[in-house]
Amino acid sequence: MPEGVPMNFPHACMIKGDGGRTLRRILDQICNKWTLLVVATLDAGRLRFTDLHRQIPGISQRMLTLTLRNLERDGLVSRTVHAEVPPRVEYELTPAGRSLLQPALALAGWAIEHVPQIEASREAYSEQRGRGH
Amino acid sequence: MPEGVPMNFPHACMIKGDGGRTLRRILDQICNKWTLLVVATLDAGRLRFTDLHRQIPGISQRMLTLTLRNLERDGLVSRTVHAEVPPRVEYELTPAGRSLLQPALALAGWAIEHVPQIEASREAYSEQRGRGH
DNA sequence: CTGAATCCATATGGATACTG
DNA sequence: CAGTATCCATATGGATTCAG
Repeated sequence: MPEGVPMNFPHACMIKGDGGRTLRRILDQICNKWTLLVVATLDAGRLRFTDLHRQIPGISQRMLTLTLRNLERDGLVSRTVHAEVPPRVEYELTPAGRSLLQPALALAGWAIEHVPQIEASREAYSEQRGRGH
Repeated sequence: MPEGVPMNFPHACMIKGDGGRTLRRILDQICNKWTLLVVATLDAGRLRFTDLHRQIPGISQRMLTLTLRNLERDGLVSRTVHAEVPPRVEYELTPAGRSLLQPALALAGWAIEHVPQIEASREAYSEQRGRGH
């Protein structure tokens, strides 16, 4: 660790270790438009495709499929196909997926808490800009 | 809160409150390709444009500018222009910005810890797929 | 029901050149 | 030094259609 730089988190050094390249690669996929929301929804337990689709308003079938595939590929979600007709497929967080829940919800919690402040700041900013020219 | 759903985080209900629409809007901007990395770098204190550009390998001038503008607009970073020539501009986290540091680094820490596991899972997944056809 | 495939619009982001 | 402006390639993601 460099000289008197205030590092209040043990991973801060690792983040900058390779310029954040490794971190970015993983984070880009965890932190996208839908992943955190799907993970948060799967906190409720094992759910099937349609349940997820209904509980996450606004997500398209395509994006739900892609998000679930990525989560499955990364070992964060397990996929169970029941040999029935009509087909029934259930998704569930793996232990690794559940371990993501807490930091993900912490970030989500931060976002929710700061929505009013951020939106106020944005309005002030655009007003300022508006007067500017 | 619905029936016996295991909710181990106080904000989980709010996340699904509006289907995550509000959350997504904010989270999409916090959780993009560069924001977390810029915030983490500003943990070191007040930095000028060139310092940030040098400490975040891979970021383009354009994206650093855009990311800083968004953070400034959201009240998470302050921008100080010194009336000198050549110009000197310094960026620093606001208190709100600093409050983002901990959840952001927690998520980053999770990502770093799980990189090996995730990459192993990906390899296994593509091998499986490879055998599939 | 659970997808995969296709089409298309927009967003993101890098490279480069230019400015005060 | 600290940007802005422009061009262009790729990524993202919605809508729709088709299939097992």
